[in-house]
Amino acid sequence: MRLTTKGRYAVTAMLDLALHEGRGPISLADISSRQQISLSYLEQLFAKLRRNGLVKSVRGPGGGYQLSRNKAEIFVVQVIDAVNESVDATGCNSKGDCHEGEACLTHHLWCDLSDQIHNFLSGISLEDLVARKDVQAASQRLDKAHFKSIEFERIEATG
Amino acid sequence: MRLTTKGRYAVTAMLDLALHEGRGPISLADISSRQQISLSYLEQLFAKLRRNGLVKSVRGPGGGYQLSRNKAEIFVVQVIDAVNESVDATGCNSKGDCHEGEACLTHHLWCDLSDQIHNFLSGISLEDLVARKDVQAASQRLDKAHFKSIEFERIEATG
DNA sequence: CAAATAATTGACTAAAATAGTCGGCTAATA
DNA sequence: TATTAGCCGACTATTTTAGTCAATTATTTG
Repeated sequence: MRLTTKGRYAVTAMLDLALHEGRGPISLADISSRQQISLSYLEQLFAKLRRNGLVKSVRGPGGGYQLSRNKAEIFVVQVIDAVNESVDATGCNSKGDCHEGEACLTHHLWCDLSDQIHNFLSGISLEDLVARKDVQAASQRLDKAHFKSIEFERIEATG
Repeated sequence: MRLTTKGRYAVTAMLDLALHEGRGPISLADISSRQQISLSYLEQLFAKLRRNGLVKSVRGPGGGYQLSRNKAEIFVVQVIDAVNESVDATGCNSKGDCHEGEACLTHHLWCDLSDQIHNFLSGISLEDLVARKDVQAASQRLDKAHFKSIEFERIEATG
């Protein structure tokens, strides 16, 4: 099992979509500037999220991504799975053939740990995250910074 | 955070020590043949386990490794930590400076997950593992196979 | 229609970590 | 003194991470 920036970026980006829902599609450029994630890397991640049916895309100007279903029905564990970061802590994908076709000494321990992590992350939806005080506070900070940078660009362009 | 064969090997090897306690030091060659872990790789792992005070070594013929304290006082989380596999799921080592010096959108989520995993793994001692039915069953299988391979070697050598 | 926007695709890359190997050395013991 | 077994450092192949870059396709707005 592993949890690196890949999975964290994916969850962060999905949460960004959930927070800005209802205002039409959100472009990756917006997410990139708000969450400080490389645009090209986001493209890679969203290809997987789309293939896994978690988001839908709209092309062309004003386009972007939207959640494919209600934010109460999208769980953190699904987002992490979608970008290939398995939550499985065993070395045999829970098959139990880790030691010459049979379970190794510690197989069940890793199964228990996997269950633990899976249960935790599958109990948290994007809606739950949106409702959290710490998320709302962080979101406000990020939106403010994002707005400033857009203003700056506008002024630069206008002269 | 990551949990790969490194951490799994370390816990498996420590559990092997716990299971064969009381019969003097256990050599890495024994653990290697029982648990099917490369001897050279075990040497690397035990260097770290020793530096972290989890095992003590005895050199020379009949030497090997022993647990440095009672198996009820050694917890899975300590073994994993010792071989540098952190159980921390955040990207900032729980410092909260993940986004321009402040907490990122998902910081608290990863903190909660870290706590979850840490609490689980710090609640399981080597003694707990030794007492498990599934561990005892697997251990018997491994010891039997190990004994066979030793017998085979003896017969080969004797002619 | 043209130009701009934004997703889509695929190939490539640097850096780090994993999962080892190999050889030589040191300490203890039978 | 020969053997055993831990100790140490250097080396390596493979995989993954965390991207970059260029080209293409679809959509929409002026």
